[in-house]
Amino acid sequence: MLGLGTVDRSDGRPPYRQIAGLLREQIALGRLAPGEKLPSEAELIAHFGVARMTVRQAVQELRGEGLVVAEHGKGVFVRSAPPVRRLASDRFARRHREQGKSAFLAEAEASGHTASVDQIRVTNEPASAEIARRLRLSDDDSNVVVRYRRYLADGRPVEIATSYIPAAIAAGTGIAEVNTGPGGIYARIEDAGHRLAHFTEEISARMPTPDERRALEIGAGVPVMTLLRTAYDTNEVPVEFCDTVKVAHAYLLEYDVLAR
Amino acid sequence: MLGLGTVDRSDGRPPYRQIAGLLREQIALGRLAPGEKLPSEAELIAHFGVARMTVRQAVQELRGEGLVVAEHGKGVFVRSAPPVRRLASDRFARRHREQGKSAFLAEAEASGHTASVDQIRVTNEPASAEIARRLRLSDDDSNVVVRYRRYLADGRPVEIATSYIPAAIAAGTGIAEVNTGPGGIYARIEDAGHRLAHFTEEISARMPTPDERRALEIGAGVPVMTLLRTAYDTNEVPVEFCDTVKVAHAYLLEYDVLAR
DNA sequence: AAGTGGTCTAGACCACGAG
DNA sequence: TCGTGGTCTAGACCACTTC
Repeated sequence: MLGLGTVDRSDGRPPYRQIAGLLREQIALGRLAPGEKLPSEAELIAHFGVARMTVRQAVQELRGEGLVVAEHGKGVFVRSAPPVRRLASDRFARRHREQGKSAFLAEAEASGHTASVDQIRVTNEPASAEIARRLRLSDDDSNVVVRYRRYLADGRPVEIATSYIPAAIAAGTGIAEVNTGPGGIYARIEDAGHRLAHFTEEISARMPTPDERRALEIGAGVPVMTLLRTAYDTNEVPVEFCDTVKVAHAYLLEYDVLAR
Repeated sequence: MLGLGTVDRSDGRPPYRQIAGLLREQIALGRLAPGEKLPSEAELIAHFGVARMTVRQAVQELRGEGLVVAEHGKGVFVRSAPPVRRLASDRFARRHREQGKSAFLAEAEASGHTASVDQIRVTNEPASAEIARRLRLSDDDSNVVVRYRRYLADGRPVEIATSYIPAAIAAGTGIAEVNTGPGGIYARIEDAGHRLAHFTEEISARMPTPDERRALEIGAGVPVMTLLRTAYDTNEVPVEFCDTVKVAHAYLLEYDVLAR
């Protein structure tokens, strides 16, 4: 009926691992296609003759691997892999801004995916010690415009980002508006007279926090990459600090380094 | 006694999340130091007055985040972070080689850690399709020298790396020897008349394979970063391809990008 | 033997989504 | 309302580690 096997009590592996393995196999073979719904817990309990916690533990393992996503009240569904986004090191090249595109949209267009941004939140607040350090803000003027947003590729969350711009630079530029206008915040920063010279980027990876898991709609076992970027103008003044968290398997970051 | 708080049944968050949050807080504050043992399940049950599955679910969340490691029969321990290694984008600068140091040792010295290399294995074999593509090898001369090694910082494995050098370039240079001599393989490649011009690096992150877990001595919930590097000489000829797998939390990669 | 985490059972009530 | 997954309880037996 379900086409799944059965648990073998004499097998060395515990039943929940066997069940997880059987489901994983169905997914790998494509018999459970991306987007398709797994058998419900009740069906799995009946099919395998085990307790509810046992099938839940099996499904938990697949969720941890990011293979499936549970939707409360609806069911558990096979995850479709998001398209891999290649981020070239020239993605902030001025020519993209001059065409009125933000870096994210320019990159998405180049790779043939649909891109969108949502959950934009903009606030104006005092900088934390870390942010003040990154932006070299003095104590008497440490206000920053904070821009949070979430990026989606083909409708799936792939990145959350928080930008911090010194309030003095953002003043009267539209940076504090939800819609920053053509070219994005970097275009507005240049409008304000700060010509961008270079960026430093710090990359690492880790497991997501529960909040990040929710925002990125990933399981507990799916790692994220963190990319911290600081933008400098031609006077070596930091004009923006951006903290991004990306779904690791959705990104390939490319850099070119001179041997000098 | 335990210094932990209590669960608030009227709080919106479920008890297991509250317990996870309290433990996470203790770890963040350093009151539960790296390597230290968490209260046992029995203690947590008594302290919070909940069922065993509830405390297990809390601990499960911390395990998923890689904050703690469970050891069967012993307890659950706060994971001790290995020293973070900052890799600056100038780490292959010629000046390091001219001082007779390999990139890894130069970087380790700069950050004040002890560094070592082991498990060096060198072979000479036909390139796979992927390697041949990366090194632009023709079918009639696709032999490569393959150098595998493992890097340790302060005695802990942090990276495994496999380099592929076209056999034609490696011939008679010492690249095929276990000990490549001062400056490492890049110095030998330059000795062979290929002056290095630049490198491209592709970075992503994922969960480790079982083999990688063994080599890096990490648990199943610890992510790795992958860095694929191709070295080019001044004629834009690829002279080396290097596939590295790093313990994610042990590395911070730094790049500088021009706004151009 | 005692303490630890790993797995399992058989129930219960709740929150969410769709009809 | 009904089916779904989310959380919780109160037990049980097992495997591993330490003494």
